Amino acid sequence: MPESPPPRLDEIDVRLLDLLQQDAGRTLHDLGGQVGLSPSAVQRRLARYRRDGLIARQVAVLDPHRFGPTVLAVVLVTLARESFELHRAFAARMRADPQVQQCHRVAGPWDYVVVLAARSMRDCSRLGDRLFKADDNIRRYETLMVFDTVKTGLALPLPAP
Amino acid sequence: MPESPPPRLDEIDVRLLDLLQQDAGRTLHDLGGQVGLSPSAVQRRLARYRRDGLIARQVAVLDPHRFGPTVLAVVLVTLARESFELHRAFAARMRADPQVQQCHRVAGPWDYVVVLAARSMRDCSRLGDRLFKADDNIRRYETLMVFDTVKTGLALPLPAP
DNA sequence: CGCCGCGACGCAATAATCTTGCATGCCCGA
DNA sequence: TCGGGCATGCAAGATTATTGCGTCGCGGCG
Repeated sequence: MPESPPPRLDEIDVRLLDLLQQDAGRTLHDLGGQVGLSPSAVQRRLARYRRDGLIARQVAVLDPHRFGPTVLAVVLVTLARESFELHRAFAARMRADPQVQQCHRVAGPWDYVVVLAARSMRDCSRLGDRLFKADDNIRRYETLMVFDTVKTGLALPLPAP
Repeated sequence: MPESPPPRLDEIDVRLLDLLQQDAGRTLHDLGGQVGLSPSAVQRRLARYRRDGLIARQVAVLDPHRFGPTVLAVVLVTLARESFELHRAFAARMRADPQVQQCHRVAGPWDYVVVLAARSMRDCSRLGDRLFKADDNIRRYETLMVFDTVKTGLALPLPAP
């Protein structure tokens, strides 16, 4: 797997990427105004970011509370056995389920941290049953119901140039 | 606070919103092709989503691995005292720090689940010190270093229409 | 010291996309 | 059956994105 080196980023690149992490809906004209470049110069930089894979994708973030009740939960999971194949199967199931927002394999006694989105407490409970209780390779899981989301996002802190 | 009722969504709305959650960079023409509408009809629906606040924002998601080493951590936090004011102060600090990706207040023995993004293990350690050790209202915190991100995103499962 | 060659830029022309006015068709209630 | 409200498609117009071209600044090298 050819791991290309991190491309050089000047200060303008960092500012542009930060702006795009906050709001990717701006026009090239706006972005240019913020960083002091012409729209076409901005456009060429953006094309480079996409070509180099710096920008993985561009998504719309929905407001959970506008879709009726929504409950989130953070689930800590420990598998019963550690085989490579069982990990793969678990990961595949997490990836496949649209109610799984995030899934990270972590160090320590817990193997995975999973973030779930459900329509109701009952839905959440059934989801947990389906994802974790039905899997006989799961030793234990603990569900931390989310009362309140203080902050959410996927923004990365960028290295200073 | 006027909590407006969830707007009616037909099947086309759900399909559009799902498409936008996956990739908000498509043209109205493309989206229309996927759902069988003209670009202008799609545009009017999108305008409605934005007006109703269904779409909170539109962001670029960067690929962490293209920016040199990046380490993520999930931190479980319990405050020492429960005063409303102390919770507010903690939440404000989480919101203000760009290295805090997500912060949820949860039920159970832990008060918060926090997701951190850092440039190195050392950076992560210092970040933890700064955010949690320096705060004398934090009783205890536990850091779960992320080995591998199986899935990430903020997509909501939409209710069937 | 001077001469390229590369890369990034701004400007302007072109292409693509978004936005909006308007007329039509559908559904529902009177 | 007759409107009224609403969503649609189409097409014109406005905005935005893309690209060709000439210029500039910065090394590397003769």
